[in-house]
Amino acid sequence: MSDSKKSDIQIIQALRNKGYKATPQRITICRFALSSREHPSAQKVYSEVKKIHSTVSLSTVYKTLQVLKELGMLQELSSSLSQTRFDPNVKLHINLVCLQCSTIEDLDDPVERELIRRISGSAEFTVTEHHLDVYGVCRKCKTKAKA
Amino acid sequence: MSDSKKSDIQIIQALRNKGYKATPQRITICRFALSSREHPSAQKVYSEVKKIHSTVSLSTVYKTLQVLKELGMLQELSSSLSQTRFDPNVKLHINLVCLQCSTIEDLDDPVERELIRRISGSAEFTVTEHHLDVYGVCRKCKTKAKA
DNA sequence: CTTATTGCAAACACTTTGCACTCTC
DNA sequence: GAGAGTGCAAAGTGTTTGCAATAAG
Repeated sequence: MSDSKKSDIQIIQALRNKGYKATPQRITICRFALSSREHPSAQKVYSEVKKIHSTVSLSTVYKTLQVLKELGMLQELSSSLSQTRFDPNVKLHINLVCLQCSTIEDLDDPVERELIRRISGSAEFTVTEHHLDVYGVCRKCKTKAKA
Repeated sequence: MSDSKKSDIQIIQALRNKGYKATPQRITICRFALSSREHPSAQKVYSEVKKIHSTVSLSTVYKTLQVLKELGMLQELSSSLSQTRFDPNVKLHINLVCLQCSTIEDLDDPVERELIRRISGSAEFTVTEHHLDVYGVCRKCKTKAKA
């Protein structure tokens, strides 16, 4: 089980390991960003964290999300939605982006692995990261549309 | 051969078919955007078109690129690069994005089709479009790095 | 006590919009 | 000649940066 849910202690250690200080703001931001499954935007993280830490600034949120990316604990998704979204699932996976409600769902498919393996195999291009973003309408919105 | 290279006459017809006027600016923009294989940004299209049509504005370029998207003649790529890039190849394909030189290359792979077919098959999500963006270092930059 | 971090405001880059003038059809 | 399109400048986004005050180690 490589659960992405991290305890505060794990978060603090991960930060300190790389020489980052474990400030209360950072811990709160990390706690939310690393446990959320809704692929939050920076704004979303900000408004959630603000509930707990009313003085936190958006710029601290942006900076902390960059730190988490650097630590490899967060993936940045540049979808065609206006805002960048963040995903604590850093494993190989597909993002299902609903164009109606902006929900992003994760999906696993072994074929994807095969695909990337093949691209990496052809010595023409060295793959460092990749995103498979699929756009459409999710089940919820489809059901809603019928009504 | 469904060549993406369009003649001026084809461009004019496509525009008029949908009620758009075929202005010289538009034709010049289309001519470049639809034949370029370098996945140009709006800025790039602008500076190329400016060579021919010195008074063209960036806003006209943006508007025309939207029209071309609407006509299904152009695909918008929201990569993690700062600027949106446009691709006249609207068929199913993979984008190889070089993080060093910002070059984007198209790649075809039948596995991709299978992948999308499978996602569409599971009635959970209705796929309308998708992008498979692979990031890394292209052959050119790799060779350069060795030197 | 040193140094990183915070939070604010200001700067940024890309894209979109409002509007008077112009050109297509 | 009617209405869409142009080009300008101005507004809008989301994100980043500079810096004095603050807090972590």
